[in-house]
Amino acid sequence: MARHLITSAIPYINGIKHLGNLVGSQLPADLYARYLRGRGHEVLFLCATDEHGTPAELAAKKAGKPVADYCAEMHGIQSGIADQFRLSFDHFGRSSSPQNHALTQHFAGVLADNDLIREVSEKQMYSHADGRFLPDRYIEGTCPNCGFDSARGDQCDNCTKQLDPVDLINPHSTISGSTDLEMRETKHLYLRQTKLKDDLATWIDTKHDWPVLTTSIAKKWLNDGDGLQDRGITRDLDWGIPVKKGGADWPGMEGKVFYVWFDAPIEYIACAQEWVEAGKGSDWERWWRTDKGADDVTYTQFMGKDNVPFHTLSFPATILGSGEPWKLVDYIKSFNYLNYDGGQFSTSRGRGVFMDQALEILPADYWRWWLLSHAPENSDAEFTWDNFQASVNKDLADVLGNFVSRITKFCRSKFTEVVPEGGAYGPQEEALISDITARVDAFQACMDAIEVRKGAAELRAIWVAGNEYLQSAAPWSTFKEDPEKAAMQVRLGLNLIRLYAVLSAPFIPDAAQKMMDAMGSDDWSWPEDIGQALAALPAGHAFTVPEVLFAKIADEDRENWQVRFAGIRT
RNA sequence: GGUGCUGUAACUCAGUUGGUCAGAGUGCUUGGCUCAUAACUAAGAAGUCGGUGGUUCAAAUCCACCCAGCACCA
Repeated sequence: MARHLITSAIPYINGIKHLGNLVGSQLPADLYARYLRGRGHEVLFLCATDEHGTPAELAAKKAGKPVADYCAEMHGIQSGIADQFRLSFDHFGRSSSPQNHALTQHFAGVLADNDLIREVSEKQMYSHADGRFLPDRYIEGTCPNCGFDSARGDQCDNCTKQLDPVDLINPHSTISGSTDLEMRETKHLYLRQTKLKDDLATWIDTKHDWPVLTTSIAKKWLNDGDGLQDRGITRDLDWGIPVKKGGADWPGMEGKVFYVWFDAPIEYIACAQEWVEAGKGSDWERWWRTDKGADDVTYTQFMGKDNVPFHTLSFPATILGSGEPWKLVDYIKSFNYLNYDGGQFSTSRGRGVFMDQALEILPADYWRWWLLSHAPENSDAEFTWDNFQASVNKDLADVLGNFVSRITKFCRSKFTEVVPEGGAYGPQEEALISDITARVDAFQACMDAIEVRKGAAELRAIWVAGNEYLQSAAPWSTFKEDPEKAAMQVRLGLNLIRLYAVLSAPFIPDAAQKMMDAMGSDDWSWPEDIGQALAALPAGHAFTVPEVLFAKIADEDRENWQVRFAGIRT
């Protein structure tokens, strides 16, 4: 039994996430966590909401609420939706937690002690009307290059030229509309990543087994142009973690907070503390401190490709730079983007299907199966309603659901709702066991390697093997001349259902539970020996015929959804 | 403009170090079965592996250039 720490990239607080966000981190992380637990390993699976920064402040303002209240409410909403998707976090924390405040300030203090922080004076746009400094993208004006009248301070959306806010003609705040702006001097802390570059490069170079997507992004940031740059880790905002050096004030930094990308990854650690605080665990250090038991932990992170630089470089820089024995990540699984019907999913534009909407129209398992079996691992993937309908109907309703249905109903009609007695295995059964043994081995190899799509394909092949067996064994025929043989075949078929429940649970936990319940069992032990696993339900064991596991998606529904989700979410 | 990723049957995608690598699932055609959610199962048709050159006894697989899509950076 091994110990696995698993974290999913923490979703931003300002709204409900879409399916692309879900499949990029939380869902595959959950798959892996469930699989490892199923195999008997000790798992700590953590996620949280990422709550600081300007977008949260603006979203709160728009909602007419204090930002702390807004975040608390949105955390509750995201947590509830995660539950409905059966995301099995051991704890779903908050980056605004007291634990994260203390830990973030601690790291800043230690980094400063190690001479890895420098202070930089720079000029930024200050808005008198808003009473605050404005991030570049919240300033708009006329592009000096092309004349586009709503170019943003960081880049012109029309001609794509990179801009500086001072370049804009007639700049104004997009928050208040005010033109009463001035460039004002302000001081910020920079993390001296340049000093850590060699250590980071050496570390990355040892990770030969990471996805190409992960290492190529990391190396690009390490080596492109002038190489890895020092990074500002503070901002002139109200909402965030106050800049402190450990527990002490930081002279000259009064009123400033840490940048959201500095404190967000630290929440992975703080979340474990919250987990203890919530009474769910008793010792967070044995997961995070290599001097206190975490040296035998395998730590795996899941994220979309946009988060890779922060997890391969920025956060490791914080950890390495601290000089303290914190657990470094062992494996980073990154994902490409899921597109929606020919374009991008977009939170800001409300394009695509969002997690709450998805659950309004179908149960979580439908989405989990499709998303995982089409996870964007090697390249961007595409969601279309036609593909979704075809895949779900075929895989879940026909191959798996109908298998459960046909064998249970046959048994009920020819015998009773009890596992029938009699008969002995013949060549067909031995062949099935050997076939499934090989397929489960292949399935486990995929899951161990976090090859999500391939794992789904292998699992499906195991379902198909059951149908192939029934088709060739044909108990409906053997029953006529040799009822005992038919009983044996049906007994094996019923046991396949329980086996499928165990193997499938990481992908489709609700359906797996229904299958297990119908079989009148709670034996979730992982099948180390397929022959034994297929004898778990003995003759005489009572079961029930379950309701249809997966109703098919009708053409009419699909057409309605296509129309409903074609526009923009209001 | 630079860098990276992608481009394989109608669709979604596999193809590890170059030599059964021309594959899977879906869709389609045909046969079988009838227990089952008109489900299952078997067989088959289907591709100049983006294009052009090159390296090699041998390339989807390596190299160069080009085209297309996407992403990041400047």
